[in-house]
Amino acid sequence: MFLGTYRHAVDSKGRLAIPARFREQLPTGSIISKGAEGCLQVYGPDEWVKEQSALQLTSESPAEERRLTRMRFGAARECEFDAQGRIVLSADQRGYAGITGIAWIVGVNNLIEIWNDENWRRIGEATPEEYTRIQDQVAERRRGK
Amino acid sequence: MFLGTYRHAVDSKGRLAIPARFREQLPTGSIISKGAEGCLQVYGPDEWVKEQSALQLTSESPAEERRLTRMRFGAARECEFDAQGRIVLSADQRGYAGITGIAWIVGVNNLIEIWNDENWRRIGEATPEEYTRIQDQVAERRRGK
DNA sequence: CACAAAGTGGGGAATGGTGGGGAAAATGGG
DNA sequence: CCCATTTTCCCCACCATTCCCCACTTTGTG
Repeated sequence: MFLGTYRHAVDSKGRLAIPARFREQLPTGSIISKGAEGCLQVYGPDEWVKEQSALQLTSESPAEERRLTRMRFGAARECEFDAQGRIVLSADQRGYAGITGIAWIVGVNNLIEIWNDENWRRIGEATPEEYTRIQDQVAERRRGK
Repeated sequence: MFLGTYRHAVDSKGRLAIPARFREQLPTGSIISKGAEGCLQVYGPDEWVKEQSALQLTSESPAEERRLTRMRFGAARECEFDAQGRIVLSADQRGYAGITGIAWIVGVNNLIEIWNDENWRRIGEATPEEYTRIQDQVAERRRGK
C-alpha cells in the first residue's frame, strides 16, 4: 500500500529518488509507464501483471486497442533502483509528463504516480467544495446509473 | 516481456541493432514478418507458434484468410543476430515499412515492432490528452457496450 | 545537540550501438 | 563450365550512453 505525497529533484541525468517507504515495498524493482492526465505510473511486478496481462497484441485486437497497447508498453520500462534508491526516467517519459527539475511522487494505494508541478496542482489539490462534489459524483455513478 | 522504445540507425547494408534488453530474451533467434499499420513484427519462437498456429491454409479457409495466411507467412523470415546483435532487414521488408536511415524499435509486451519515423510518430506518440482519451475508449468498450 | 538515515550530485569504468574493411559465398553472363 | 561481379557475412575499431561507485548535504530522530 503506497500512501503520501513527496517532492523530489530530478537531476540532469534523469534520475529520481523514490521515497524509502515505497522502495521497501518494491524489493524486486518496478515497472514504469505512462498514465492518464499526463502522469507516469510505477507498478510493482505483481500489480503490473494483474493490470496488463489482458492487453496483448494479437491479430484479433481492434485498432484502438492496438494503439493503446503500443503506447502503453512502448513507453514502459523495467527499472531497478541504484544503490541510492533512484530510478532513471527516459527522455520520452520526462517529455510526456513535462518533468523538468522537480517531480511529485504520489502513493495511490496500489501504485505510485509521478507528476510535474503544474499537473499535480491541477489534479491532486482541491478545495473542500471540489472534494465533496467529486466524492458525491463517484458515489452516484456507482449507485446505479 | 518486451518494453520500451528505441531509436536506432539502419545502415547502408540494411543492418539494424536490436536492443540488448530484447536480445537477452531471444537466445535462439527470432522470426520477423509484416504487421498492421505498416510496421514489421519480431516474434520469439514460442510466441510465433502460439500466434500463428491458428492460421493454416486448408480447403476450408475462407478467401480472406487464405490471403492473410499467404501474406503473413510469405513475408516472414527467420533471422539470427550477428556478433554485434544486429539483424538484416531485406529490401522487401524495408520497402513495406518505409524504413530509410532510422527505425523505431518498440517492445509491445509479447512481441517487438519496427517502425519508420513518420508512422511511429503518428501511432506511437500521443499527448496526455490523446492518451487519456484512448485509454478511456478502450476501457468503455471493455466494460460492456 | 549528535547521530543516523535519506536525498543529491558528479566522475570514471563498462556496456552497447555504429560504421567500415575484407573474406567467403552466391549469382549471372560468356 | 568457368570466370567476373555482386552480395552476404564476419571481424575489428570507435564513440556515446549508461551504470556503478563515492562523497556531500539535508532531514529527521533519539
